[in-house]
Amino acid sequence: MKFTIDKAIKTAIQKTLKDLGFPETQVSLEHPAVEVHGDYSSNIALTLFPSLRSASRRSGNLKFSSPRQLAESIVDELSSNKELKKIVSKIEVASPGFINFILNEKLLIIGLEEILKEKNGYGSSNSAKGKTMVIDYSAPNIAKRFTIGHLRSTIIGQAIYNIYKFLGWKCIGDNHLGDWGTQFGKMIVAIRKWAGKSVDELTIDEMESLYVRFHQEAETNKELDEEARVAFKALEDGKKEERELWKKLVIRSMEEFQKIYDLLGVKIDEVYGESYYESMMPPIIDEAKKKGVAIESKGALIIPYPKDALPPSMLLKSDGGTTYLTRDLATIKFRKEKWNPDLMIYEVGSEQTLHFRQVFLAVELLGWAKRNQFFHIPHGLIRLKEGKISTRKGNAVKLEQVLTEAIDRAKKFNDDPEISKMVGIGAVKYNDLKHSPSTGYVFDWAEMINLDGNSGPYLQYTHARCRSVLNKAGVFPSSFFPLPSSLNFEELSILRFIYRFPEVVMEAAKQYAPNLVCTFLYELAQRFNTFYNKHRILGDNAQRSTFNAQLVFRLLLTSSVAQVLKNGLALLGIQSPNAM
RNA sequence: GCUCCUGUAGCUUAAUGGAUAAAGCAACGGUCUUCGGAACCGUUGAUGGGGGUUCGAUUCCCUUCAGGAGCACCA
Repeated sequence: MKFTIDKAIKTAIQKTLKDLGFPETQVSLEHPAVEVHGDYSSNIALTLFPSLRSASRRSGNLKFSSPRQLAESIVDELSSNKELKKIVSKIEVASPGFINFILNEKLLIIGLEEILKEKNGYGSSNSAKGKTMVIDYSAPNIAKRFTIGHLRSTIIGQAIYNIYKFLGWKCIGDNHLGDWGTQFGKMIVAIRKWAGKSVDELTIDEMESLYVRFHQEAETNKELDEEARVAFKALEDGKKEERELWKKLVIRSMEEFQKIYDLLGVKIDEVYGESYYESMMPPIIDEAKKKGVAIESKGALIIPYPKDALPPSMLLKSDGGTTYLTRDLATIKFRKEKWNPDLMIYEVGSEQTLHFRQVFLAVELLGWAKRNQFFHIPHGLIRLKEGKISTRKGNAVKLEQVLTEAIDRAKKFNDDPEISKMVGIGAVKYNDLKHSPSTGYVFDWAEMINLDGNSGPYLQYTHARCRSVLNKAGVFPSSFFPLPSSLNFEELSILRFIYRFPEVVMEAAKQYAPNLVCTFLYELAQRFNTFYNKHRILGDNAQRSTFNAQLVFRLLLTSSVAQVLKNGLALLGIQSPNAM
């Protein structure tokens, strides 16, 4: 087991509590929000006090009159702990009863050594070795444009994938293409009626216009919906003409999606579309019937959920066609058989929350797996200032346009097309990832391609700045010692922060929240830039040829910052150019 | 009608029940003979309303108002 500071402090506290005669308790440690409260803080005295008070009321023997007093006696006991002395330089009690720990500066420097030793692996772990997860993300719909809505799923999904992989999981990314369903009946009808040319020549925009037109005309012409149902049934039944039309739609669409994936630098392991599960559905329907999970209702086959926990969902339509649910169940069965994952994650919009709750419950009713082996990351919608984005209304923002615009903007700073691409794409990705996935946000052109402030390019810039200074130094020291006799506030503020990176990565995985990584990196970069602005790293010309303690330390610090920024950005799927 | 989600500064967002609610944008003022100004420092400014639980609430509970999403033949 690897030594960690928080574990050592926790152990010391637990030992002390035991010595003081307390029963075994969970001790929580946190990093206080404000520096003056130390590097670690425990609220143990505050949480322990109420039960202590009520116990003493019964016995009439009040040992401590306040949480603060309790904290003080814990600290008295702690200060004689030899192990703790090595780690902590100061322990303080703060009102109303927090115990604050200030770490030994020497220990903080060990943190840098670790970063420089582990390099690109710093922050990674193999604690999840042997575990497998499947993540379902991106999932654009065939014959529809790839919108900023799919961008969220793609980018967040990829970040989650990267983070889990970094923590030792075996990860399988699956792009669950929307390439099946009644909508293709609609497309087939629309193409036959209005396309006026071969499917091979249609652009996605044109496909989408046909889809929009279908919905407009169907409002007055009710027969269209019926025609579409028939066409999809024909497709499901394997009629040759419909099949060929559909196949071409898929191929054309994928060609266009590939351009976006190339721009984003995203490559998803597997692309089993919904259509892939077509033949696997009948046995599942049988199984659901046999197990009494599904029942017939109004000509359709539905799954009622026990005790009205959730509204019923439909397995088969009254015309015998399958639904989204049928396909999702087939997909789960397939994934279980193929990879037997410990965890299946869905990075899909929050409007499908109910659907996934139904799916996960259905899986449990069928006895395939436990609900807690599944997780839906429900990302919030990206809204427009004018309101909701809807393909049918045709007001969707073109993703390709967003990406090229962002790259163009980056070009103003740099002639190198490769670098402008890294920066522009980095800006768009970071802008999305910095928001917590669960809440939506308002799409704003200026914000999306912003290169200042809390942005991807700011982090890339800070990384490039570090690299530039290191280059200028020419040589790189191989050892830390002798250390400078004292460290200034800005140096310490980096040291007291940078070692938390691995914790942040773990927390981001646990909470499915890449934005935690963003926030951490941004704060690290800010701390570095503040330091950079106030102090010189490379001394003046005369000294540059000779190493001294301060120069050595600052070079190692700069190098560590660059490394952590790079590792963090890599998790977010953002590249870190050495110059920009 | 029922269910779920969201209301934080002028705007867009952060904050495992913790201490003085944190940033970016915008605005205004400052830093620049110095290692990369895509930078740094400063000023103004916020938890929709009302109750409750708690040593302590943006966070949990109740209520109310406002917005969004979902609720069987779409996915």
